Amino acid sequence: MAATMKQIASIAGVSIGTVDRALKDKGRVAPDVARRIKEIAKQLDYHPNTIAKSLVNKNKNITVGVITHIKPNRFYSDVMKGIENAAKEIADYNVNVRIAYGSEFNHEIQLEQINKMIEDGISALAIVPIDNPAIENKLKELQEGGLPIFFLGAFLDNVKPMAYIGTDYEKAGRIGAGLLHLLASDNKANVLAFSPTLNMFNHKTRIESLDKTLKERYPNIQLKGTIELMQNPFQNYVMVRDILKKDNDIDFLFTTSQQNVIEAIRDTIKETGRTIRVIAVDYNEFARKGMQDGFIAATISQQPELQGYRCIHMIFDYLVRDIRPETEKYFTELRILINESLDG
Amino acid sequence: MAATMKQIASIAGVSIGTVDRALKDKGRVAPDVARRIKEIAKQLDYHPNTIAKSLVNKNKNITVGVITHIKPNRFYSDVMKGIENAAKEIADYNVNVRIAYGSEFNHEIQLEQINKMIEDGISALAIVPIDNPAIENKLKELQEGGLPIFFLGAFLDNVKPMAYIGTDYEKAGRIGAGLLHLLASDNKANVLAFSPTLNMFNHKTRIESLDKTLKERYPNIQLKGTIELMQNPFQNYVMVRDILKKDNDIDFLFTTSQQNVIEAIRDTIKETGRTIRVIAVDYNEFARKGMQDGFIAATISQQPELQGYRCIHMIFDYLVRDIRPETEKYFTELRILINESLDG
DNA sequence: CTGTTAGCGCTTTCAC
DNA sequence: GTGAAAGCGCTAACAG
Repeated sequence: MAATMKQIASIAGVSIGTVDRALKDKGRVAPDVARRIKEIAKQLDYHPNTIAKSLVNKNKNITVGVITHIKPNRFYSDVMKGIENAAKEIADYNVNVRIAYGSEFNHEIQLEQINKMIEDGISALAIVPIDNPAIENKLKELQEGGLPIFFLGAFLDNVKPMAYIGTDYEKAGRIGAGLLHLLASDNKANVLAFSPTLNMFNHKTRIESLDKTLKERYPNIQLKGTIELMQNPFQNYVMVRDILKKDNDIDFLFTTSQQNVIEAIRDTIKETGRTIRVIAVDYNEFARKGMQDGFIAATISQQPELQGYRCIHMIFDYLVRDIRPETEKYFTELRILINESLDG
Repeated sequence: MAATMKQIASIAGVSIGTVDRALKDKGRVAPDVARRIKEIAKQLDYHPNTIAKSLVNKNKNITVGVITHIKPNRFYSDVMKGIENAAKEIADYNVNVRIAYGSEFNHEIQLEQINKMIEDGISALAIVPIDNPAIENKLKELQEGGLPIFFLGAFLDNVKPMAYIGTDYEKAGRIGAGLLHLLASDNKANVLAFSPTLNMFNHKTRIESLDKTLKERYPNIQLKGTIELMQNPFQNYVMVRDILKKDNDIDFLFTTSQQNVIEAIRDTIKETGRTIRVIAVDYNEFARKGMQDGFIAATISQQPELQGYRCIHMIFDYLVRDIRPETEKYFTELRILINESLDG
């Protein structure tokens, strides 16, 4: 039976109010009394009862702010799904979640959203930060002012968040290399990579890590090049087809699961009858279809929904249960999916 | 802001006690009053506050019984770890978990443990049931008497549990086949399987599913045979080595991650210099070492810890939050791990 | 410095 | 049938 403040109070021969002040170091307690109370608490292995605490939170109106960098796209709408699920779960604990969607990496909008949230009062902030000095300074200021900040999916080097929740892009690249090795065994093989803009840290890291791992561990597999994808899906489609038709010595592809790329690969294979096997990143309907059709051998899922869910729960634990994140960087597990992972 | 009973009471112009009785159909409420109260509750989208409820549970002393079929072995000690973690988490909600370990599939011991728990009073039972008429009848009787029963890792056909939590063995076989296909591509290949006793439904199902999937989807890969492992690890070691030395046309192996088998494979490879690639089931230190050494290409983890954890949480949700399990069979995800999944 | 008290939302008991 | 009140463990406000 877990110890309560009441028990401690009765043993110490003081009132429960005194116990409260002593254990929380709120002052206004005689030093020796405080010491005795703490001693008893330790003896009894006292831990505050989270749920009783939350009941009281009713009066405190705790709200967690969430700010994204863009309108929900395919990946981030999954993240938001996770956030909303978590929000429902913690509603009973009188913790609210307030969400603001940014737009197209616009930092002015983001700054405005931050200010509005601060004005209305939030107890913690989860944000996909936009890489911009104004944002960086604002966040630094807030964090120094004591607001716990959690980074979701992206990073700002000069701000020290409570925690970062997101994908381990280096590991994603390593796993990609490992999967290519499964396909190739120890035979010679050539790989071509397709990636969204390498200006973004995430994508660049992933490709670099892929290349590095191949060179270090699986030198029989060679990354022949990385094609940067453009914004325009139709241009991408055409480009991917053209490249694949020209390059006849490519055995494997490594690519994100974008519709335009996947379709281009599918159509090229159909047309030319060539055997190309693909390792994809991100699990969505296109990846699924490609696995069912057999040309995508495996896909690496970054579990976006889990990222959102975990982020909110981490903040909740910090706010309500006084549990600090164990690590500064919290990476969601990277799942390897093959065709057979899907059915059943 | 979530609605409370108090609000409903004030709107309906009755006392909170009446609201309670009306919403829970406890009787002793005038029919029209009850109807009105329910109407208001619906309008306000009232949901009872779980945590307030749990606070009250203090007086009810809810305990969940857990009974295993054997003393904790490698796999089940992980399951128990998950159970214990979950138990800690729900302790705040005044729900206790009481564990009894069986021994060697002894059904008399299990029956005794069931009876003792019932005598002392439990609110739900999680059990790894032993396949025996006496157990079956007892559980059937309890279940009909209203005790929610959850099966963990094993099944009894004639008892209808609240839910089954465990591994999807068919899927495990399918994924095994899919991984072998990754290794083989469309080349011809021979596979040999090592499995614990095929008298057990689990193991038999897994192998059958592997075979079936290969035949249906990947006919170029042939399961040449399944070797049943024995109890004695040293006999196994010798047997595996002998078989591998004789069979020169085996390309791949499919096996559980037991020390004796893995070591025999490693030693044989070292001795003969042959290239054999292994798909393993279960993740443990031997599987890890095998992947690092390169001869285990991938392993399929059944996430035992998660099974235990989820089981307790499912029971908790049912007991405290009135949430019934969504599906009758809850399978933990089967994870595919490769060497690169491990580091970092 | 210390003790008392009200109240968070709900359940249960008892009195009317 | 219905209402009032106590209490679960904790916090915060206030009185002493």
